[in-house]
Amino acid sequence: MAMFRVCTYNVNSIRSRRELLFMWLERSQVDVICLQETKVEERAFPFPDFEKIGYHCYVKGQRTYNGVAICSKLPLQDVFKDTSMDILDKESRIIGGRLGDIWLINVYFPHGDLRGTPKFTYKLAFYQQFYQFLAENFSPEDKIILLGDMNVALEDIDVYDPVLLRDTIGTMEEERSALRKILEWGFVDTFRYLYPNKVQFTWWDYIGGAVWKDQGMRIDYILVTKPLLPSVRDVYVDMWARKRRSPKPSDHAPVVCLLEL
Amino acid sequence: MAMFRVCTYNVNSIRSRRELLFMWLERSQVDVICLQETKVEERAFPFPDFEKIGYHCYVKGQRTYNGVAICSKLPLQDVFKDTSMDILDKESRIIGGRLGDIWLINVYFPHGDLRGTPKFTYKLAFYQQFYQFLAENFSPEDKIILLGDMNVALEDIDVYDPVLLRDTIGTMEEERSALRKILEWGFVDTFRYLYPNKVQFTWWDYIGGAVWKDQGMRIDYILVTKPLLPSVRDVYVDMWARKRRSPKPSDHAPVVCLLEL
DNA sequence: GTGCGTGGAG
DNA sequence: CTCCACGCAC
Repeated sequence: MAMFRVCTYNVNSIRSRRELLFMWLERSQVDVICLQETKVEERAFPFPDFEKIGYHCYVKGQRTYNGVAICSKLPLQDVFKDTSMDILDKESRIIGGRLGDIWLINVYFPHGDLRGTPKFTYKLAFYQQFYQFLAENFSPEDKIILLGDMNVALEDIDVYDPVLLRDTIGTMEEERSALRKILEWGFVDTFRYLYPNKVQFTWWDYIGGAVWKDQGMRIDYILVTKPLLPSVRDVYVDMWARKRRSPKPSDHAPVVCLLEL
Repeated sequence: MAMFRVCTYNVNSIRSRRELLFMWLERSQVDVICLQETKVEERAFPFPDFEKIGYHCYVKGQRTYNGVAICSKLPLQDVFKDTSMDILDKESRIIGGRLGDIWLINVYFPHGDLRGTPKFTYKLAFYQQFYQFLAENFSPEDKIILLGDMNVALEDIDVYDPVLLRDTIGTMEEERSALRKILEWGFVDTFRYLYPNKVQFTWWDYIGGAVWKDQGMRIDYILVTKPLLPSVRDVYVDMWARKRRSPKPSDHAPVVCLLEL
């Protein structure tokens, strides 16, 4: 029996977040960190910094946009960076691997821009194809941790002002049902499972200092299949980096899940 | 009798140099600092930061390029930002004022790009018109401190490799004679006057880490008219900021002159 | 508001 | 190499 900390963090560029990220890693002592929006090609990823503090890194990079990575104290097996599905593989948004009998799948779902735009269509198609990817390659009986920036706030409680934000990106019914379909396949939203009524966001717009008014959304998730649910001890959003003024933080905060394995 | 420190500093953007500049000001305790390449319009100049530590600021700003300022512990009189001469007033390159019976003239002379280009023509025309401005408005009997980035290395001793740099910008004969003409009007190059054989640069290219090999040029000057020469106690280039790696320094170092008045 | 890439300036 | 402006993404 060992405590295991797994984390999802949209860093909004790993180059500009390097210093703060490593300060945070020293504090947080997570065993696995799943990064989104690293915004670098693999050759520019700071492997040495991670290796120096004992992480093995698996990186699917891309310049300017997107980019995901898994950094783990224990090496992963069966790492995959491609799904052989056109929409999922179009950009660097998915990376996965196995840690013993547990699958980790780190996904940066598309933002979607505005309803009716090609990006919105792409977001919904991405969700649909991701469902297909799950169904074809995994079983709800597998131990899977699916985590990342889903770019959807599942319920009204997951946004700071559901009336103001009605029908804006991340809160629309077709987005919510796309994410709900993933959950219905066999995942549990660990945070909402443990804290049914807690208002806690993971992202706050840079504009207008939204974080100081706690005007945010919960769009970053750690989902687990049912076989893993008994192991979940806690889930929390770590505000330490997000509430700093310098070095400038990401607009997201990391979400950390404690499992007893 | 009081010691008086006057300084010229091409900061290469006051916005990106703010933190380092104020660290330096605290150390250096200069009475007057003349800035070049502030690269901000007057409304974006950090007046409050200077006022907090007791400086009165006089600013001729411009967005993106150029921009000069004089910040002084004692208020200036007869501040001028225009010369009514077309070439001199085309960009924000000159600001002046009077401190008792001493005139301060802070100039950012044009860089000149390459011989034969319009910018090179502009540089020579600027020098020529500046000479005219001096002749028409001042006398060599006045107490004048003319300081700034002259973008000319007067002699071979003022560049790290005169052979390599022969006929490159800042070392060409027509540029040197343009600056020499200013001196001949009635100025003394305080640094060379006190240190006839000293090799000391004020600017080092960012490229190739030139500062670490001391591959630079002396292009920033503090010139004084003869009536002020007996007051000059020392002149030195302060490398403190330039040799730091962070916050990133300007490619120039400040030149400081001590006068006993 | 804060990233990144580009292109001009030095 | 490091500034700035611009345009785009989020």
